[in-house]
Amino acid sequence: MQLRMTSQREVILKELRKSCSHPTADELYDLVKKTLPRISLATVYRNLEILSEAGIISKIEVSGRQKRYDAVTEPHHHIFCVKCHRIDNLDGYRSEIDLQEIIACEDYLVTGYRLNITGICPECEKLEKRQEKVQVS
Amino acid sequence: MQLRMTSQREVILKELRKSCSHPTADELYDLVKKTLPRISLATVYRNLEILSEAGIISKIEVSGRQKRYDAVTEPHHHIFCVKCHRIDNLDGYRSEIDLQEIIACEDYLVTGYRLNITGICPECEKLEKRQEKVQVS
DNA sequence: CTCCGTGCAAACGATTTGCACTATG
DNA sequence: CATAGTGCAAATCGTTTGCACGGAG
Repeated sequence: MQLRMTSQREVILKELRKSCSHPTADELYDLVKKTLPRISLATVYRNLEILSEAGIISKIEVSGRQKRYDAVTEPHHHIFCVKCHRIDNLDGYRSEIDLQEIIACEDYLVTGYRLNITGICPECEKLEKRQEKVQVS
Repeated sequence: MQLRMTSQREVILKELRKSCSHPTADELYDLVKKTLPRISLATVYRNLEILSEAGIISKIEVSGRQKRYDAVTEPHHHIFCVKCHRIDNLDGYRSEIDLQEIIACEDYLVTGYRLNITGICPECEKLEKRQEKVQVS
């Protein structure tokens, strides 16, 4: 299944790239509607899913809340507000993270931190390999 | 408004402490039902909210669609599976995080990482101070 | 005896999906 | 012209809430 570049997809991608606020699907929907008034929210959701699946954009998953999207796929760090749920970038990135240093240079009142490494757990890895075999045979 | 210790709250807390898998509200609901078959899911949600508000447990801010909860409130790190959304702890914690070191010692196939610092943004901080003043006067 | 907590059902908000139609490659 | 993508509405999923009743302190 190959990707087609539709006007909807193009505008969604353009708006996401213009924005630096990690918008949610419906914020993006409002932006895109200015150019394409007849677009549906479902289309926005479908495209964001497809584009992040393809590695063109990235999804920021914060539990139980609205998903946010990011045009930047390179690894970088975020700081987010537990009250209003806005997400900001932390400038620069290093593989050796000095927490004190990062925390000190932000305007936020820091309440905690989590290092979230994402990956595929051993169980899912096994499962994936099994599925690949099925597709081949 | 002070907290009362009901049997429901007690069992929810006990089950969460027994579990090391960062359960979701409905996983916890299934566990608690074994002891209290008449409990409702809403009660589980209400208690998890109240307990994390009180700092007795913590809500995990990154994962899939469902919220996950953790009996451990001390800051520590997580690694989570982008496929099945399970969350595991990273042993120990250091303020100086050496990513390479952490990544190397896990069974996961690592796909990326985010440092999520939580806090209150300057706007919300201002807002909060204003509200405190109102309550006093 | 006060008022916090409960169970139930209904409401809600975010996201997904089935369908018939459209338009890209 | 095949088939990926669209708009719409309905469905779904996780979570929250209103209400009348129950029980902890």
